[in-house]
Amino acid sequence: MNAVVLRVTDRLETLLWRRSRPPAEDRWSLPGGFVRQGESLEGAMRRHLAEKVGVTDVGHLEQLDSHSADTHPELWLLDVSYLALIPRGAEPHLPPDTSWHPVEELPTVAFGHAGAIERAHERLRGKLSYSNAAFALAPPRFTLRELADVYEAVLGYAVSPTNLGRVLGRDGLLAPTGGHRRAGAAGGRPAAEFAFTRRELVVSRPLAAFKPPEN
Amino acid sequence: MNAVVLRVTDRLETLLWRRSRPPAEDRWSLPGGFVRQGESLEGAMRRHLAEKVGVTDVGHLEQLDSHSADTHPELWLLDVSYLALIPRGAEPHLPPDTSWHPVEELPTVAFGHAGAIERAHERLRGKLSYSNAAFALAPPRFTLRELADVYEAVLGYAVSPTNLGRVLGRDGLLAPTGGHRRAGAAGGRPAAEFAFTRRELVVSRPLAAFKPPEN
DNA sequence: AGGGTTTTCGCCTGGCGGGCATAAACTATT
DNA sequence: AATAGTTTATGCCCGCCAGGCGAAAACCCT
Repeated sequence: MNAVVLRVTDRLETLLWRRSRPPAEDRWSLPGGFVRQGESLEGAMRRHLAEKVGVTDVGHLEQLDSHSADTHPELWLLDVSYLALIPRGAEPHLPPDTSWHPVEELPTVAFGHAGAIERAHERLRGKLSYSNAAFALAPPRFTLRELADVYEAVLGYAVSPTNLGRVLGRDGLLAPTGGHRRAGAAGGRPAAEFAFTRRELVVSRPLAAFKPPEN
Repeated sequence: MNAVVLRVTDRLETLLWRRSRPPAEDRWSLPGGFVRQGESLEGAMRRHLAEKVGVTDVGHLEQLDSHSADTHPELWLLDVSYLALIPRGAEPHLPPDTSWHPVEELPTVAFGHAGAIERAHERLRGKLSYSNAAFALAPPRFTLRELADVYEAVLGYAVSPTNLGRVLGRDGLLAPTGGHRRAGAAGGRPAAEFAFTRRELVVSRPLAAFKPPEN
């Protein structure tokens, strides 16, 4: 099993480690490991993230897909991929062979894991559009501009903070905390602070074609 | 591995078989089996559907999730669940121990498979709202009324054929064939015949919050 | 020919996404 | 203290779309 671990700083980044053992020695790959007998899949994934790359603050963890893999030369086994979202501000102290890489300029990764990263990015883009998935990438409290920056890093195009706040606010997913930020060095009106109301995934528009009856 | 096989007649139905061997002998469960060494997961799923329950005309096949399972008393293994959609009109000839059951009145199923059926139904409901997933449940050609019946069977509430045709038509997912149906025994205006333009899954509204720039 | 039935077309309305201009609030400079 | 520059917030407006409703169209049966 392995995980596409994503976080947002200035760019969208994913966690890679350099393998120290065969197969694919000295090459980059997704962090992961094996499942122990009797262990649940999600439990095993959290164990690997904590033990091997020091990641304990996981905002959201979700299974991507499973497929038969031939990553090990003499072994046939099943490979389960996960998507893990790390909130901004959580700075895990990584082991020396592990580092963040912007998803737009990835090094060559082993085992065809580049495809898994691509699919994870695609899935995240979709989820941002119809859910509150950003709660797992944003810090606990933030301004609308900071939240829009998170969206822009994932989606790849400009997002209006005004509209973002209105849409998420109308769906009841976002609420002001009442606090304000001090203005930056360049001045400007202080920004209001916001926070997500729920920290689980909520699909905001289950209906696109037709609404269920009102009662 | 196992599959939640869904089709629509008057109701939404799923395929169950009565197990002839331990474990859970003589109880209902989802059809499935084991994966062979070197086999792809999707290939194995199609093989089981064809060989064991005679289902070859699969409109859409999609992985639901994997989890560690203790279905077999002395064995620890991984269980992969699939969702399979069968188009209306395809009438597979089932083996004697296999039959369709309306999802609203299921018998007791073994291995906790009732939860998998529930999750599959939920997922299908969502997909109908923001994709052309109905192409895998509807017959090749149909009237708007017949298509609305498919939606109603899955969603559980009334759907307007007029609005359905307008929405899917605007997204370019639906097109009239030019043909017409003869009126029913009770008379009425003959209905125009429609067909889906694409037979792969297309997500019709990737953006709910903000649209990408126009160029 | 006429009544009953089903589909189709057209109109209308409320709501929402999204752009834009203006106001508000702050910093730095003179 | 006044002004310029910068950033955020608010309000207004427009266009599009989902969805409801009524009227017309097209067919069956008596």
